[in-house]
Amino acid sequence: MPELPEVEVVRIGLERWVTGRTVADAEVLHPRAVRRHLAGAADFTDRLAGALIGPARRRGKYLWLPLNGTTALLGHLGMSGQLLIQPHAAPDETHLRVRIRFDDELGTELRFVDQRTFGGLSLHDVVPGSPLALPVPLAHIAPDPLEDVFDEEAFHTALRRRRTTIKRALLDQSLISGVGNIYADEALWRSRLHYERPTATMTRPRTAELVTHIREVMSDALAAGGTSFDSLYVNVNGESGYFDRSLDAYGREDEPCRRCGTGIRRRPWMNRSSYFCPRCQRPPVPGRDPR
DNA sequence: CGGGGCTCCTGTGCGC
DNA sequence: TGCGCACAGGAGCCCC
Repeated sequence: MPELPEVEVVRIGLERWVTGRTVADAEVLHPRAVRRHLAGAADFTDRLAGALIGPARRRGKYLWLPLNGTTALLGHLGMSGQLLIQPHAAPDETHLRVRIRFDDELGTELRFVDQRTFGGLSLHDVVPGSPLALPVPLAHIAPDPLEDVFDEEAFHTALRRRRTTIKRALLDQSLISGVGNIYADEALWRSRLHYERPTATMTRPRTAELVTHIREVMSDALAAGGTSFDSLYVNVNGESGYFDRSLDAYGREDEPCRRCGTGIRRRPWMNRSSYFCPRCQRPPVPGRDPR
């Protein structure tokens, strides 16, 4: 399941293999893959033809390629999406959804492959005057914590304004983008915060520490080349990502906490799971601050 | 309007 | 062996 570090690896691959090329034609093999392109698959392929691809961008888990300066090809990998650079002769993948060919002699094409079809591609106008060539749908998504423009004070203020719990807030892309279930659990474990801690109890120092841990867990994964234990994840060149056993909480039910040895617990939560150490990550007692 | 829950989608793995 | 179900989960959408 690609999260921010994995998506960044894909962005770097796109930058290397696709930026500067001109689209010859595109082919949509599954309409669901372009469902966020509201004008439909035919309009999607029509508008892509002839487009010059600009520098690959990313915010959180969204990727985009600026086209001719005024529009952008936006992509989200969802659960199982892959962007592959393949020779024309490579057999179609079972879950090939979109194929983009280029007007050059390099012999390769860009393929969007997605088993579960939670991801997709779409074309959008660019926010006027945006130096990032930000596609319009991303205008109201918060910067991710690895961006220069990420504003920790604004994040803290937004966190305190929300009446919810900390993990919900971390997964809300309008407050902070790029944090998924895995890195949320990892950053909360590093910060010794329970996933159901009310955001109202977040002090500035706690927010600062949490943001630091989010950055660290993402940077560690990025340094490892983009990590994933999901065999579905393949980077833009088709190489499998690898997972280097650096997770402390996620997926470690009943295994000892690396800080205190207590068994890591798994709790069903929002149709998924939360992993935490019941000793290091105590839920706050109402009316009493455990720190 | 904000919080929270539901749904989409397919393949894998496990228990009966 | 085969069936049914839990699980993986980002984010759009809907309802109160």
